[in-house]
Amino acid sequence: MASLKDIAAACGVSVATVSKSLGNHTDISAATRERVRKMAEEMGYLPNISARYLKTNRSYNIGVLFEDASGNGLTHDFFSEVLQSLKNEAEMAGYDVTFLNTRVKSMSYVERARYRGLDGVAIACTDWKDENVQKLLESNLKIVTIDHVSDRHTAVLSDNKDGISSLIRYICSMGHRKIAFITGEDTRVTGIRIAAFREALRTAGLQIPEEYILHSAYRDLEKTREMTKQLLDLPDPPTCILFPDDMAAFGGIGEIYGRKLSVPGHISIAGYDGIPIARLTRPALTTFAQDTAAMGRIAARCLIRSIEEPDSYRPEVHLVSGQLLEGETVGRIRSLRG
Amino acid sequence: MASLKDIAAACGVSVATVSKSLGNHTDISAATRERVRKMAEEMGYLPNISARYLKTNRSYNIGVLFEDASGNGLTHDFFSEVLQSLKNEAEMAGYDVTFLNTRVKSMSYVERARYRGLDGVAIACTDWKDENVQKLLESNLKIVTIDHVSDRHTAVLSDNKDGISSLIRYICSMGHRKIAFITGEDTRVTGIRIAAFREALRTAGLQIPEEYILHSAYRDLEKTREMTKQLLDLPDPPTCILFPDDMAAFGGIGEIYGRKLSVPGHISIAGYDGIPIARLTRPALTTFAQDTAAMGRIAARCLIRSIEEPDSYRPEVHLVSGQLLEGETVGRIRSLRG
DNA sequence: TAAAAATGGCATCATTAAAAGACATTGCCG
DNA sequence: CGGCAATGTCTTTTAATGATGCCATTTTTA
Repeated sequence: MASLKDIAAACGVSVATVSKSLGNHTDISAATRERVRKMAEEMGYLPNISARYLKTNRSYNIGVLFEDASGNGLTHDFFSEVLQSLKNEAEMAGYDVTFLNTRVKSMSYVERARYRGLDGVAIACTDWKDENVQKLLESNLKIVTIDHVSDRHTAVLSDNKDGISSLIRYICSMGHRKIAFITGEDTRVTGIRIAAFREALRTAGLQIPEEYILHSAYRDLEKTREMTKQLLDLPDPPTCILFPDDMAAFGGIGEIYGRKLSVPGHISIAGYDGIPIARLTRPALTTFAQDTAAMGRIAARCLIRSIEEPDSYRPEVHLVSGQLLEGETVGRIRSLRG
Repeated sequence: MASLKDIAAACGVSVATVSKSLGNHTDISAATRERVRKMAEEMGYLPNISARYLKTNRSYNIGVLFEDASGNGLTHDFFSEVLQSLKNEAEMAGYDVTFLNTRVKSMSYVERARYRGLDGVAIACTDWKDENVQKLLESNLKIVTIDHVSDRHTAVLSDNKDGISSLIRYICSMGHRKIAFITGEDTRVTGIRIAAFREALRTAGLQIPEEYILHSAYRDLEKTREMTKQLLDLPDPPTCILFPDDMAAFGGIGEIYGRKLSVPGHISIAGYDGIPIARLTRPALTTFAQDTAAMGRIAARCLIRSIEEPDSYRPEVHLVSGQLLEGETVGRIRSLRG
């Protein structure tokens, strides 16, 4: 409620002096500065960010686009952890976090971000092929992308190559030779994972038939269940299935249990992400945990740095390493050929 | 980028005329209004909310406090669904949603909300006894609380009494006579649930020993596991356990499986909330689903109504009804006494 | 007395609300 | 029927919101 004007009046100085006293300007005497600060404190002064924005064009507000194709995003175990971490980091730096409005159809994302005066936007978990998102990426807003690489912006993503190869190495070490991979929808990250899958198998000296690589979608239980069905119906089915993510794995598990098969007795499975719940269900899911806390933290820091040091900042690609979570869903099998 | 001033210059009219043309003022000729609107469209005009806020004290921005004691909130299956729905509803009404900053320790929640110029705040999933939260509730900000009743504000909560009694009725119908309840931490909602539990049992003509009611905390797997242990160690253990929520139930399940007991073979369990994952694990959890979509929607609508119609608006308590989800974790047992 | 330090005045950011002004149309009376 | 006031429609002027930063001014110090 109290404004600079009120404090100025109360202290008998000018508004400019108050502004400078509260900011860290050097051209104010220590005595005056202290007097003003004390009075501001006393009167419960809070800066008016809108007024400040008008002059400085800085809102100290960053936007987040967290919405997948199905209109969720928040209910997405993996990304919500990233968002939580991003939010904490941004807030500690004095920024507030606002959802980029996805429901006002008369404005594009770019327009909405400008309208709200966002200092920057973090994008994750969205339909990257959407024209609206594309235009956002092409705009000159400060942007950081999570789990997606674009040319002009800083990208934060987990080390998918290492993740997939760690899983494959582990699965092979358990004696599996027939490993299938149900992938997510066609994205750059998916491409990296498939390439890593092929390479890891090659390294292990395994030949995998093309029928062992099937395309589903992330977090799509139904579609993943369908693909699992296809795999199990093969004349020579795999002994282990890699799923797009932990959530989708539950779809596959449904199909497996539906056939009265057991995990890992009849078939082994592995997920990807390391969502907490997958550690709590029995058998505990074997998966590769992404370091969501680090991803959110790095994304926030980079975005803020690009906002506060626009001249010196250069976009980077951050590969965040994760960790294999050895659960109980990959069983040891005797190799047929020793 | 383009401001009213630019449009005014381009159209050869005054700034005020442009402002009124774009707003729905009646005292502008249709011709002028159209000309101005076309030009605004052409120039890609976007209102500057900060400037608007300065004049009108309306930010079209609402805050959300979604943070539990452990610093999470977003990763909370139940509340993240509520938030998702609240966000959708608010955004459709033209509002943006901003997290109430919980990390800048030099400002209280009230101060931060004022600083950010929030039109209102929705509170859920927080430590209601926290002094900071208390002050927020006592402030004259527009507030709606979710899953918590306070005197001066609109509250949106699920019909806990109906939820618990539905569960008990169902569990009794499956033949159970010895039903235990591990509760969440001591809150008004917990109180309602405990009362409902006692009443439902009384109605069913059952006497339950006090040792069957234990206090844990919501979403606390460890503590809930500990309580489950206590129940199983009783000389006369229950045949069915009601958990504080679905998440906590997994803690209990861990203890049960740890003893090589089966669900529902040896012991039956039920959760509360109806989080999606609980339907995907096997055996599927029997639980009571809260209508999170409705809760978020109602909360957003009420908050916005209280903002837009401050004079006619009166606080209300909304009881949102839920639905029993018959899973597989409550088994049928033969009653000992027929 | 000049230089240095401290403070104040004022324009500015984009918007809106209230009030005033410009202009045309209508009604009424002589 | 002409002229003047009244009414109504449309538009502009002015002021105000709160903070900042440049530049000018005043005060202090060397």
